[in-house]
Amino acid sequence: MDVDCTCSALRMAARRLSQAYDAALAPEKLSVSQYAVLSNLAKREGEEPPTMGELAGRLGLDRTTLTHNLRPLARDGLVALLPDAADGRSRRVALTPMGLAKRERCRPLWRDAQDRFDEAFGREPAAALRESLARIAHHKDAAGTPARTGD
Amino acid sequence: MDVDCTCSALRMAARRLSQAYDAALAPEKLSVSQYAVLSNLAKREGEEPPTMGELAGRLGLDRTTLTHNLRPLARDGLVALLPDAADGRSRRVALTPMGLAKRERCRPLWRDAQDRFDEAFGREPAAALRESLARIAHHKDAAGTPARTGD
DNA sequence: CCGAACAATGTGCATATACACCTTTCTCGG
DNA sequence: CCGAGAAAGGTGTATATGCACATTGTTCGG
Repeated sequence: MDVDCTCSALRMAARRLSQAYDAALAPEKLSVSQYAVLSNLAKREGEEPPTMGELAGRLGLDRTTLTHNLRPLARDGLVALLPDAADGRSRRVALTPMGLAKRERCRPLWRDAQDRFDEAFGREPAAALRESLARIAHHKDAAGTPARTGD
Repeated sequence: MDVDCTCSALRMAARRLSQAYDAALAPEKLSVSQYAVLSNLAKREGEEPPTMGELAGRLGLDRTTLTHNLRPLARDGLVALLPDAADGRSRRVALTPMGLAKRERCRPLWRDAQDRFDEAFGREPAAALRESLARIAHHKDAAGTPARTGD
């Protein structure tokens, strides 16, 4: 199972770890992907809710992916899509009371998974890993975006 | 965009990097996920083709995910699902000549993406990162598989 | 004020991912 | 040789992901 492709290795690790976190969150029937959305919103409770585009940017998700991902959350009443008073095009994504409560119930479950990982992987290496991952995620031109330059 | 969840950070980085690799492979209309399959098979040309389960294991994929992922590849004639002579339940996944040729055409495109990443991220850090990712992928009990232990 | 460019979002499609459940086939004790 | 249990896969369903394209609303020059 030796992979020389960094991207494939990254995807493989993401699959594995996601299964672990998903298992931890299973009692609340929430995926780690969904937890990330609720958590991101919860951390800014009190501020004005973000627009779709803003939230997508925060989550490092394609804008349209976020649209799709919000569907089950909205259906279950965990988030609400509110119209923006100033701009008819924008929609603001707000955490509902149910969504906030859900996140609170999930937080300790997430914490368990995170702690188990840190323990198994080592706290220092884990912190370093997060640094590396952040660098990759934030890299503007991630090794290939020639887009519209002489096309 | 500060993420304290290691899993979410991993997923985010995987999304970003996948887009870069996918862009590099776009001329051949192959995703990095599909490239990983063809490449894994190509590296063992000459050996007996793996069964579904074996290949899934090598790729760190769920067995059923592999079934789904092979569909477009088989449809396009890049891989063939052959019956196993000794065991009627098993199916062996073989690279077709077209599949092998496709992989050869994609290899330099993949190499470009890989080189660009190594350059931007640093060769040493990149190698260290792959080590870390391999550890996560190979970890048997990835922070949460209590399964059937007093359940 | 109008219309053209632009900006924010949604939709349709295809692939990626995995769980629960089902079918087929093999193995083996009796 | 038979039937129970195990082993290998496939299917159905649901979410995740992003591209191409369509829609709607805003801005601004004239």
